[in-house]
Amino acid sequence: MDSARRPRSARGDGAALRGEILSAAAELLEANGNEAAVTLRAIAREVGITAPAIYGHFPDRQAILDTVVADACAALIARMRTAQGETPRERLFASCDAYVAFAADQPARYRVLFERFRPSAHGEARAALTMDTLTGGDAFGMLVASIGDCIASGDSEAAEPHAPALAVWVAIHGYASLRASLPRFPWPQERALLDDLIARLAQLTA
Amino acid sequence: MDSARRPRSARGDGAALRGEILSAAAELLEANGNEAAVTLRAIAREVGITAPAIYGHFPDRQAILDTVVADACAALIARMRTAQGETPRERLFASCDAYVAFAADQPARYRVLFERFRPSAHGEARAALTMDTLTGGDAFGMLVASIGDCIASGDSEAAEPHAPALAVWVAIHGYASLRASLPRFPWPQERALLDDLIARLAQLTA
DNA sequence: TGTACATCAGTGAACGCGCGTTCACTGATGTAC
DNA sequence: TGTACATCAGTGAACGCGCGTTCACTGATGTAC
Repeated sequence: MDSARRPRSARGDGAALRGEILSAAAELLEANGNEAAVTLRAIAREVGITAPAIYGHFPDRQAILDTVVADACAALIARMRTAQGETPRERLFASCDAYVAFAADQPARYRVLFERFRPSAHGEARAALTMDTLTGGDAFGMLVASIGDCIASGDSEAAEPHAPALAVWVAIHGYASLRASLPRFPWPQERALLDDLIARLAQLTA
Repeated sequence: MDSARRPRSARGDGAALRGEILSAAAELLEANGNEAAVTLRAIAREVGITAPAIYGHFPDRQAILDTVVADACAALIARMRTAQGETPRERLFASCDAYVAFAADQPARYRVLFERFRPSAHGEARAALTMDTLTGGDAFGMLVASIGDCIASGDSEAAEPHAPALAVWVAIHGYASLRASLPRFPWPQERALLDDLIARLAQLTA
C-alpha cells in the first residue's frame, strides 16, 4: 500500500507507467493469491496514481491480467531455455528445476497461467495462443527434446520421448502445485522426491 | 438461473433449504469455476428465495463455502474408501482411479479444496482441520497403506511405502489438475498415462 | 529571443452496478387453554 | 370446539462499500513562427 503520490513522468517517458502498472498487478496477484485482488484501484494505490490514468496504457482491466500472464509464460519458457547442463541427463534435470523454481518463485502467476487455459463458462479460454506456446514448440517441446537426447545418449531406456515427457510434465506440475498448496506438509528434504519422479518417469538408467 | 419462486418449506422442514443452498453453491462453483461467482444473491436466485433467507441457515457467506469444501473433502475420501479390488495391486489402481475420477467430476471443488490449504495473506489457512483429514490418516494414509500391501504381497519392489506413496500422490494430483486445466491438450487415450505413472512410481513389478 | 499553441501525462468527480448484511415485517401453522 | 398466541420460514426495503469505467479538466512541457 504505497500511498505516496508518484511523480509525473517526463514528456517522452509516459510508457514508464505501463511497466509500473504491470509490476504492481503482479505484486498484488502474488500477495493475495487471487485475481480478484488485482483491481484497477488497488493497482493505482500501489503505483501512486489515480485509477483512470491506467486507461492511457491498457484498454481495460482484463488486458492487464492478460499481459501479466503472457509475461509470466514467456519468463517460464526463457528460464527453461537458459537451463544449463554438461550431459543430456543433467540438462533434463536443469530444465525441470527451472520449471519447478519458477512455480515456487511465482506461485500465483503459475497457477493463474493454467486457470486461463481452462475454457470458461463465459466465452472461450483466454490466451489460447499461449497454450500453443507452452505445450507446442516450447515448454513441453523442450522436455520432449531433452528426453530424446537422453535416449540417444543411452541415459534413458525409453523407446520414444513423447510419452515419458508427458509423464514428467504431469509429475513436475503436480510437484510444483502441491508444494505451493500445502507448504506445511512434511515434504522430504532437498531434491530427493523431485529427482526420483524425473528419473523413474524419464526411465533414466542407474 | 431458476427464477421460479420456491414454495415455502412446511413447519418442521426448515432445514431442507440448507441442503438446497449447498447444492446451488456447489453448482455455481462448478459452472463458473471460481469462488467469486458464489454470491449470496446468486445462490438465492438459483434456489428461488431471497438472499436474507440464507442467514437462517448459515452465519455468513464464508460458512457456505467452508461447508461446500468440507463436504467435497469428505466425498473424496469416501470415494477412495469404497474403491474395490481383488489384489493389493488392483486396490491401489482402484483408489487412484477414484481420486482422479473425483477430480474430473468436480474439478472446481477439487481445485478450491487445495486453494484453501494455502495460507493466505489475511489470516491463516482455512480448513486446517481438513488438511489433516486429507493428508493424515485418510486420503494420503490410504495410499501409504495400499502401497504397503503391494510391498507385502510382492507386487511392489519398493523398500518402504511412504516415499512411493508421496510420489504417486504428486503424480495423480498433477494428472488430475493438468487434465482439468488443459482439456484440449491431446491426452493419450484410455488410461495408459495414469497407469504408467502409478506403476513406475509405486515400483510395481512387471 | 519571445510568445502562442499543441500535446502529453495525468487528475478529480461522478455514473451505475452487484455485493454482504441488517432490519422490521408478514403470513401460515401448530399449540395451550 | 373455538380462539388467542407463539413460532417458524421466510420477504422486502434499505445501508454502505468497492468496483470498472466515463468525462471534462489541468498544468507542465515541448515546438512553430
